[in-house]
Amino acid sequence: MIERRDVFQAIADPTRRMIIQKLLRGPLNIGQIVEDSGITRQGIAKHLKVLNECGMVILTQKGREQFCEARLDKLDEVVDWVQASRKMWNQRFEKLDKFLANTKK
Amino acid sequence: MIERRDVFQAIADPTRRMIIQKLLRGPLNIGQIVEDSGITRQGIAKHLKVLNECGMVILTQKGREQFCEARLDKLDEVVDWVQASRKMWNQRFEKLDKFLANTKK
DNA sequence: TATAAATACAACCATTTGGTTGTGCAAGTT
DNA sequence: AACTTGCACAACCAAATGGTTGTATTTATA
Repeated sequence: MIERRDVFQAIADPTRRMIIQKLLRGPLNIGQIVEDSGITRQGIAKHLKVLNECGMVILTQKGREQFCEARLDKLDEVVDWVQASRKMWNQRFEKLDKFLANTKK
Repeated sequence: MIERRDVFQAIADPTRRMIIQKLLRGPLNIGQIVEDSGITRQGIAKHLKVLNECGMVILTQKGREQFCEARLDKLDEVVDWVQASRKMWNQRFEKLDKFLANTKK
């Protein structure tokens, strides 16, 4: 099992997706993310660490508070993978079509 | 920790993404997936079980062989989530623009 | 019929994950 | 100065994950 801390893994956890959702309207500090989350501050902090390590959340200290801001750029990686997969998948049918077209001749 | 077996979790594992990739060109039986994977048949079988449970791979018995076929439809869920997130994220800037436009008056 | 091939099922194992509590420390507030 | 707020760090824990080996079963094939 290799060390893997990528976007795919980051968004795999529902709690982390919830955090991302909360951050979409603007930066929050940890306390605000914790509110109504049903998870302890430390739990949230751990998730933020993961999200930060894979570049999905940037953290900036502001006095004693730490502001968390979402970064969606990395999601490109996920969409790209899906699109590439779909492309290859569709080529499969195109080849089949060509084959059928040839056999008809 | 709730039982979660969704597409997000399914594609989080690199080995499972590798399996999907292999299946894009057409259905394969387990043995063919195992080839050059560096993982035992049982390991692959476990991953296939996960992929099957979340609807990303369909398994059909054919004699003594079991054919595995990719199903990309479920990836919509992932793309949809990303698109929705991006949309909300962009609205944040639109609101800021409107605010700035108003203050200029 | 004996044997090989393809798989299923179960037990096991180390590591990771997702969470907790508890302690301590820095930064504002009263 | 005393107190509160916000957070970091560490230890701990149960469950899940990602893999293994070992055994049994079914299906082709020589």
